[in-house]
Amino acid sequence: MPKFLSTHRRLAAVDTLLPPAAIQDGSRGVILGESLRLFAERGYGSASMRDIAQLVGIKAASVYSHFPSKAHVLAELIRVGHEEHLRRMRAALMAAEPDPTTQLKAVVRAHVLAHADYPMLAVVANAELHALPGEFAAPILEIRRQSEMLLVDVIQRGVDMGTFNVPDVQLAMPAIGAMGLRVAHWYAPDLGKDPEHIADTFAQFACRMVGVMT
Amino acid sequence: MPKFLSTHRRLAAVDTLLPPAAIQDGSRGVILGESLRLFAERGYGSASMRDIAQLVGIKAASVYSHFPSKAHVLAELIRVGHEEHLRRMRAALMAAEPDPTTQLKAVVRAHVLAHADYPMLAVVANAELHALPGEFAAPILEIRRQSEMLLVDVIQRGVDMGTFNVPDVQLAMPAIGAMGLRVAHWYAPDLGKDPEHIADTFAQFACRMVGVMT
Amino acid sequence: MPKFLSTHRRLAAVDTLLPPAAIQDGSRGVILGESLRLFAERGYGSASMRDIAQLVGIKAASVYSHFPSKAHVLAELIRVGHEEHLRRMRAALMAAEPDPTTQLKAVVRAHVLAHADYPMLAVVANAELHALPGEFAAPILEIRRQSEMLLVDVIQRGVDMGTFNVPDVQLAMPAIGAMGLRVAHWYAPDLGKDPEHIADTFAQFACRMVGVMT
Amino acid sequence: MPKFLSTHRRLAAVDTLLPPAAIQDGSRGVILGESLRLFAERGYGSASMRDIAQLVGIKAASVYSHFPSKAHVLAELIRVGHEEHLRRMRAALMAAEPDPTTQLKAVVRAHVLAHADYPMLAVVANAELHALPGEFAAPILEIRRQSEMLLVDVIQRGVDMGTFNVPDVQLAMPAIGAMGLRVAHWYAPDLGKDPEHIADTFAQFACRMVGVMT
DNA sequence: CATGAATGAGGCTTCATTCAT
DNA sequence: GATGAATGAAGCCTCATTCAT
Repeated sequence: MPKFLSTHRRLAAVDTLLPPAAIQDGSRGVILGESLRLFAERGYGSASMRDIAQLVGIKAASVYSHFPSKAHVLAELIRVGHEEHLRRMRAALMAAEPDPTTQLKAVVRAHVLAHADYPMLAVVANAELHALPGEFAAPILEIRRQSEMLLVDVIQRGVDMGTFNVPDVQLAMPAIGAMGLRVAHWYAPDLGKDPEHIADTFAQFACRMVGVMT
Repeated sequence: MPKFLSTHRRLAAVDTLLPPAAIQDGSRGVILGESLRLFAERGYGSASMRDIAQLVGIKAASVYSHFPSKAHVLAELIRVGHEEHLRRMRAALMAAEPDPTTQLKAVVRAHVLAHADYPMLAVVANAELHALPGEFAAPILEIRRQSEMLLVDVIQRGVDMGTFNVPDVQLAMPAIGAMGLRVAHWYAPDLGKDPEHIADTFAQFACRMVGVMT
Repeated sequence: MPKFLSTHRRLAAVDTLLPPAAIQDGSRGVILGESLRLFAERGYGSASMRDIAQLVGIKAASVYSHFPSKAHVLAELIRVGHEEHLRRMRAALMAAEPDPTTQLKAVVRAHVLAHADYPMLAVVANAELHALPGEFAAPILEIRRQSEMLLVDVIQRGVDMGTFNVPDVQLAMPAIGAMGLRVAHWYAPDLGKDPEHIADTFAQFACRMVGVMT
Repeated sequence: MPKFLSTHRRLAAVDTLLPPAAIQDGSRGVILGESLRLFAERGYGSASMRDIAQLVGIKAASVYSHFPSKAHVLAELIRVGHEEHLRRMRAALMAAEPDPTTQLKAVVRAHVLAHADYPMLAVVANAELHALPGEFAAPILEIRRQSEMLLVDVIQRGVDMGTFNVPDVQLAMPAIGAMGLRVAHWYAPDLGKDPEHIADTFAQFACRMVGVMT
């Protein structure tokens, strides 16, 4: 019987994994990876530059040869996380047949898979956004808005076309979105649940929520 | 058009609200209230004793007349949050007609309402649990396990009785639970959405997820 | 085989014992006793008013009903210690036959017994004198000078009378005095050495040091 | 007329002096030296990191570039003190003719000279040992035991060979040891007593104590 | 007498960051 | 690139003490 929430840990995953496009050479890449792990497990504010440097195998001062500040490391991770998420959502939508149900399934699958494939990145992007200094936030919030709008539009179109039947359209997005968000906290490879299976199941849940029984 | 996720803030609520049973007299009560606000907005690690004391109107050292440590403040808040949540879940279940659908609705409604009524408490209880020093965690995790089990049992019973039809029973709990968890982050009184309405809608979503169309 | 020095503890004794004349009724007496224990074991600076109060069974604020400050507690203990020491030295001298050897034996015996009978008091009086705020020091240093003079005079008289033969008269006092001082650190009832025996032995050592073989 | 005990100060010496082998370059060395002075004069608990840093000419935080904690500074000083003491005792014994009297003289001279040459180090090593956190104590107590055994063995051998005549062999060590220990408190260059002279005199006292008149 | 609450000062330590090497 | 040393700010917490109750 799998454990989903009842842990003292913030997330179940243990592997630092960054999207291929975000993997970088040399110390810079290692700094990103180890910062990701620490920010995800302890939170940005509780991970020190010395902690990061130690995991990388260098001294704290040396981190500044690669990033101008700790906030820049967080900003890059959050940006990467949001970009990967939006990229997958967009790609999924573009590849889907144009009927609302197929589109919703595609988008929810992408949403869930992004959180299962990169749980640490997702946790940091979501749970540490508030720690990001204001000047870094604007471009990220813009990406976030686009991802939301994408899901909102799919739902709205389904409703408008009469395919979907939703009691409160505005509440469907946060409900469907939330399901995927939490996946990042409890997903782990040893859970015995394939990401594809989770994605399919959650896509089915989403369809049912909008009135499409399958 | 309401905003659900796209903010730099960690939660939309601005009022510190504690369950009536948890409200305390004097400075101790004020400390709890202001700590709750700070922990929810900034995170436990980024709220200092000085910050808390200043909001209370005393000096940092005086906080120690009421709590032995900062961790004790967090522990009490998280405990109160979990207890209130479990109490409501239990009460809802006990008051519900014994058919699985009614029970599921009752439990999901209680889950959502707990998060809408005490958003700060819910955010702290969920998002700051990992910051709680290990020695405080055990009793809280036990409460958490009971809340989960409660939802799991309702779902399982519905499936066993043939009332529910769920593609993967184990995935239903985290999916339904997640919907409610996120409510604490985006709910605000000025959202134009009544908590009762949200609770009803999410209860309906949950019913649909387990195959009960309404 | 007894242990004399090789401990992490500052003194071997565990019983707080004050001279009968210094024992006081009520909380004031208990405060003196428990402060003595703490000052002896940890040092004045590392024993807090809260520590003292807790051992007494009251709150820190209540200690101020009995002593105007922590320094006053220390001052009283050090005064009592010095007075008892001087009193015993004087009494021993006055009761002794007037020949230098008997006098030296009597004085050294008194010196040693004072340290074995009240080890905690002796440790505090000696090792915490430096912690006493300046305004308290003068009367105590005066007592101390009298005790020293007493021993110095006995030695000098023995030398003048030709009874003693000392290589350096000025060095005899610190050497003989030191033997007794350290007794407070290593003496314990379970050591298997009777205070009287220690006193006699050290008196013999002192006699030998001044050239009187016995 | 020299003053031996009657002071408010804890020791008469004013020069911080470390054994040549323990002198270190740069700030680390200055920290050790100034800490030694403060610990000796005020005690470990009453010397703050700010006090130390100020004497060194840096800020308190900078001390942590050289020592991981205040306790580490104390531990190093106490270790150095004990090692230097044992080294001198051993060297003296190894260089002495093998008759017990010569050996006793050599060992007592080394004991006294160590305390006169490094009075601050000796005071800290002896009077602040109890302030050393437990995890640092073991190796130091081991050194201490070896020094004691060294003196004990010399005395016992003299007794066994019939050279010494001691009323209570077990009490001879603490008595002789104490004489030297206190030297660290009252010795000062301006005392008008040469360390060599003190050492010789105390060696003679020790010989007399074990029954060897000279 | 005793206490709970408060306080200003200060304790040790960690932090992100800088800069000369 | 990397580092050792330094720093100002701030972290949590303890302290002796005061005072109204």
